[in-house]
Amino acid sequence: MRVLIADDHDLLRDTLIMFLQGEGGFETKAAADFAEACRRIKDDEPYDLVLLDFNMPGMNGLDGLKTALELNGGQRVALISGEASRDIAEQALELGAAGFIPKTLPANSLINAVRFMAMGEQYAPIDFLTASKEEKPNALADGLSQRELQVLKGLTEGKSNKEIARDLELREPTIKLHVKTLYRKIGASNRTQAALIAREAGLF
Amino acid sequence: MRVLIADDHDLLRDTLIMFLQGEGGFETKAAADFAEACRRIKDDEPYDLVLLDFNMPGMNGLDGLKTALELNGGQRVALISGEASRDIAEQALELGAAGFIPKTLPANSLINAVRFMAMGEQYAPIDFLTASKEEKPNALADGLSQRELQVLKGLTEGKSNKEIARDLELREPTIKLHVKTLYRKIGASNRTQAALIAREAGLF
DNA sequence: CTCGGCCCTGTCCAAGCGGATAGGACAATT
DNA sequence: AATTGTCCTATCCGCTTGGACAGGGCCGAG
Repeated sequence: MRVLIADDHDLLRDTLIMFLQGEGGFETKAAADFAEACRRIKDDEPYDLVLLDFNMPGMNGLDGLKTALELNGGQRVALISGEASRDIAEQALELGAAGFIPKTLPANSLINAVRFMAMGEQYAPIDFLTASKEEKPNALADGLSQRELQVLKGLTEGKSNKEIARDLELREPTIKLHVKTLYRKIGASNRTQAALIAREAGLF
Repeated sequence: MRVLIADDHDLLRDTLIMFLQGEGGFETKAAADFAEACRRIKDDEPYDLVLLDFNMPGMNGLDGLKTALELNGGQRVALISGEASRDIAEQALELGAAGFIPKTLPANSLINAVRFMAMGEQYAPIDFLTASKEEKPNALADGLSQRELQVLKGLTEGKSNKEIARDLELREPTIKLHVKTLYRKIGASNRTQAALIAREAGLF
């Protein structure tokens, strides 16, 4: 069973290799960045599973996953990440990733997950997908209408009401209305605060 | 040689323990969050070295380091982090941390570093301290005076000129001047953009 | 159908903001 | 003693914002 691990954190990578090799009996190779991972996928004998770190030099978020999937023939590429959110994981799985591994996973579970994925199944820790399901509705964007979100996006780009109006092909008074109601809904008292609150919430 | 590892990433923690125990011959204990780490420091036999993850539930950045240092009698507490910047590391070392370990460190170096630190020395990878030395001058904060930084901070908090003036015990026209020169220096055209640019640069 | 929600448009006004310009206080240099 | 740089204060002007109020069109639910 051949596994490729790509992660720029040498510490995790090294210990992970030893663990998978020692406890799991996998044949384990490593890469320190996305470019090297691609090279190995192309040149080495085929891997049963490729683990890509989501935060990694060269790996452009989900773009890296896509290209790796194509290189490897469409299956058996999984993401591993310490920070990524639930919907990153969901998008990855929809793109056809073999699985998603948060770094908060106990090491024992990892071996099972790797075996599981190498057999062609899709893996993701259930609590990771469900637990955050309820917090994800962003607590902010829920009460906002489409227009308000568009306007809020304009605010987070530092635009004036006039500019936003032009971009959305609306009159300026309309924007002012939306801005005002936005303040009420998200608890801001001026456009700068609104922009910061939206950014803080991870919007846009 | 007794070592305590506190990290909420089970994956790293588990593999690290096995590695330090197997290859390094350390007696290794673990904690999953800051509270548990404190408990173990207080209740367990004394550790030769405590490794704290910088991004960790309960650990309030450098505050956590301080309290841990006090608990452990002032020495032999090191930080470990995947994301933290050079000046976080410097501040930690100034506070009396035993060392700073980026997660990009090769596993072999770790054992040496742990031995080194357990002997009472301060450790940090040199390239980590030097390489970023040139990028750190933040590219933004360099051309700004003290006052301008204070004003910029106010902007990033969504305050009005009047509020900033009150906070800094200055008149409003003064603030307006600083704000204006700020725009020129950082390339913003209004206060919202200024706030976003400052945030983007990691300021405040 | 009527009602309520959402979206669009408009006007009025006071306050805040952005830009220009001008000058004074002070410390470190020269 | 003169200069330079930094910081503080001030005034004027025009535009932008924030808030209030009033209205019209559209659509789905009752």
